[in-house]
Amino acid sequence: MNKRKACSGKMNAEDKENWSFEPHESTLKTPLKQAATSNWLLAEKPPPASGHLTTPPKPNEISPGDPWTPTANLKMLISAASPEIRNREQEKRLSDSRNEIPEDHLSGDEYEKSQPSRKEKSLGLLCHKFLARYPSYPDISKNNEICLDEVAEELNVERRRIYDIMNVLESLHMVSRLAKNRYSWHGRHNLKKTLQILKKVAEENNYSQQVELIKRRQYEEEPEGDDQKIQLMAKHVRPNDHTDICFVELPGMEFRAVVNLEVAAKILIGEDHVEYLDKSKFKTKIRRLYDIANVLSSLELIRKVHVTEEKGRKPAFKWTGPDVFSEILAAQPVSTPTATASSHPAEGKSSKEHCSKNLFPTRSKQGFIRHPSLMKLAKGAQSNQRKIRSAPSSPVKKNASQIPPSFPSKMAQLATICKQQLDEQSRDFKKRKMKLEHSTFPSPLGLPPKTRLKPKPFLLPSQSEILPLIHNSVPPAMLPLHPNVPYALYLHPSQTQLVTAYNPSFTVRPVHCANVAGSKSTTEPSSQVAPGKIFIEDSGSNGEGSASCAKGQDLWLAKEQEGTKDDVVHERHFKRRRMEGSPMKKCASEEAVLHDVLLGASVESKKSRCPIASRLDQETLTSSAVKQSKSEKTDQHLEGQPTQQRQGEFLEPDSVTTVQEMPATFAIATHKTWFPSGYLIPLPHCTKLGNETIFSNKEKAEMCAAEQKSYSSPIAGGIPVTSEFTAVNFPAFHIAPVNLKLPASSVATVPVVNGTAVTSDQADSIQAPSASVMNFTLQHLGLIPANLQMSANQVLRSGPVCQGAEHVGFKQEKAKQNVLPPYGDELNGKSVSAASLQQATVPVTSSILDNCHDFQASCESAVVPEFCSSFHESDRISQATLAIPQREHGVSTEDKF
DNA sequence: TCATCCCGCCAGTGG
DNA sequence: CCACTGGCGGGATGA
Repeated sequence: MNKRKACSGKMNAEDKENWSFEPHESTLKTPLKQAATSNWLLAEKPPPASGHLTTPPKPNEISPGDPWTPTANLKMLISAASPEIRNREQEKRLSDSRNEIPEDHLSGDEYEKSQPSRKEKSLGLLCHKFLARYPSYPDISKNNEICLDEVAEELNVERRRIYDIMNVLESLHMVSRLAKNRYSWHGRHNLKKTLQILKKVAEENNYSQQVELIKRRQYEEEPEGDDQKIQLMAKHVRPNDHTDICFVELPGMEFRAVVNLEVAAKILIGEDHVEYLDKSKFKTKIRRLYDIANVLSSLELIRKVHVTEEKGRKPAFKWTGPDVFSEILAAQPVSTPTATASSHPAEGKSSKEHCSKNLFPTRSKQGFIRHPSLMKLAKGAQSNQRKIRSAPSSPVKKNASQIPPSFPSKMAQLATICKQQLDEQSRDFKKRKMKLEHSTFPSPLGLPPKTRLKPKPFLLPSQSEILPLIHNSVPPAMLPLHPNVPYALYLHPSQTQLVTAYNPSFTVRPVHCANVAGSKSTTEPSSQVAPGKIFIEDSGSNGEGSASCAKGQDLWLAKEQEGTKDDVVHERHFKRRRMEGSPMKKCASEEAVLHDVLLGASVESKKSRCPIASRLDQETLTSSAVKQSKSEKTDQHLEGQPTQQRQGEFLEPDSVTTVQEMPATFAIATHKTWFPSGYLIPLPHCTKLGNETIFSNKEKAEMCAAEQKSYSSPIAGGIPVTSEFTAVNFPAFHIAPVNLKLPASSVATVPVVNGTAVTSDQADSIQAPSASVMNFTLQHLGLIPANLQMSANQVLRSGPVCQGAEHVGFKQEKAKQNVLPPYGDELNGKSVSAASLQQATVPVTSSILDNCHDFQASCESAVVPEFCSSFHESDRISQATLAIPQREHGVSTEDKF
């Protein structure tokens, strides 16, 4: 059949089978399209009359010109599917015309030429043929059995190739294995749910973060100068098919739009070890990804695009499948393995389970082995999930309607507690506060003192207690964080001095707005919104790590003066930092920041065992936040509820800011306007995984030393982080590339337990309310679906539940209403269609069966997961294409199909 | 030259 | 035991 075969003379059973065109012994059992009587026309061949077995006609044997032959229909279908296939068909026709000559009469060369071209034998085309045989939505009551042998024979391919397709389809639950050599066809009945589940899995495994991380690293490794890099940052996909592809300019989305196979392979293998792996291994992985990608392309779940980069034109894939984001919220949480996307009776086991099984090397059978570094992430997620599952009475939140009624009361009680402390401590602060308010620092955003930062005295690290310091009228957004973990807080520049005044140990660093360039938002009413960010780090616990950050303030000041409007300044700032030879130079790179936006700090932070890394990530987050804030201004509310409006609902005249008073302190100073806030990031938490950093060895050593000093990383062999918070799968803490959207009046306080000394009671007292607040916060952060509630047990496995204040309930309600996550707002602001989001490209996976899940999941995760929450009407919205004017330069992308 | 991916070997699995 | 399954990598093909 092919050269190799012809030359080697090898011919195995399959070969013989393929060579044979003898009538099949059995009646064709393969279900053909049932939707309409004409469905079978789409199949490779019509259903044979019962009892009349016919030799499966070779495609070439059927006149290509007959519009009513199955082959012709298939060709029409395929041709309509894509230009490339059309081209293939054209080539095929040429081949067909050659094939009209009996092969027996062909010479050697002619025989060679008569053979179908490589393209004609591609897996993608084969998959098209295969899919054309079956209805997308078969009657599940019927016996939709697929016999691989028959299919292989009918399609004139080796059974091995059918396996390639079936494996992918099986992972999508489009088919299920009935028995050896037999599958059951389910069509797309379960596809959407499966995708949702896979998306969930992707989220759990932080694929999106990994993608971002790898991309970022790839980018950083490029030798281009700053200017070039900046230019590259503006690159984006511009598919030629503008009707269904929209580049989404969102924080972190710039480079997310297309994920190439290299990135996917690195994720699958584990980027850390890629360099150590045999290149052939990598190549193999890529090959598998091609296989999967071809099948998924045939399923129209992904689309191949080409992105022109500095290194040339690179292929990549973007998600073009159904929008599952709006429905992902209803998907079963991971903690419920019993949840299944399978609606088909044939699928007895949980899809989720199935996905998980294939995602994680738990099955006895040797499957695709996740790279150790990846396993860390995966196991971490698993562990968290396990804990959540194991939690007694872990309620499963499926939708907003199931929000535990106790939530408001919890919040209220917490708020009450906070209020009490606030009242007490505010007195002590009064003097200092007043002093600060009249300091050289201008009033934050020109707001009346009433609305300014209302800090509270920081407690010493030894003071292990909850410090829910919030204004009486404002529910706190509390994030349970590890006590021993240094936290990063992003504040408005005008608040930094205030903060540092409270605690000299805090390290304040400027965080430039990475996304300023190319994302000007001149119409922004609130230009004061985060022109720059100040990173406050508890140097007390990480003194070493702050050194490189000291330079920041002056820079920030400059930034503050120039505002966000000045891209040049931004770039200058960026360059300056780089030129300073800071150990953070890499992290500080503009692209790094951009890349981190959606990715969040998670992966990178995990890899980098130092606060600096986290800091950088936070910078990214801040950048994201800045961008986010900008987008908010132009929020066009896909949900019909303008962000501004929603925001306004949160605004309270007597907004007051509180300051977290903790060893690992952070607080969100607020002002009477919306601003990207609330990046409460437990730095050490990010260092649990990985050991690769972008820092020098010396820096690593220092950082590690600092880290161990402040806390112990389980991986480092130290005392495991005791906080139960870390047991919860909250990549949010790493990522948080979001605009917290806290009202100006809102305050983010973080209960911090003092290290291992925290007693269970203490923990409970902290965690219980925190769980509620965390839900709220996470929802705002877009890190969990707005309608998804994690119980205290789930989140914290704690007991006591706070009861109390009503305004918390209001907040929660708002949280529920504001299903639009930060990205959604960004989305709105950019008038981005859901479709474009969906089409943000995908990482591809390998190992056809197992890794198809990865692929799928990655595809899903390629888009900010929480985008989904923004598109309840995604199906409709996704069809709308809204042009995104910005970033039309730099990269040209063309669809392969 | 490189991206793409066909092809089939072969080891593991399971009836 | 043997067919099925699918991981894997050589190397052909096309741009």
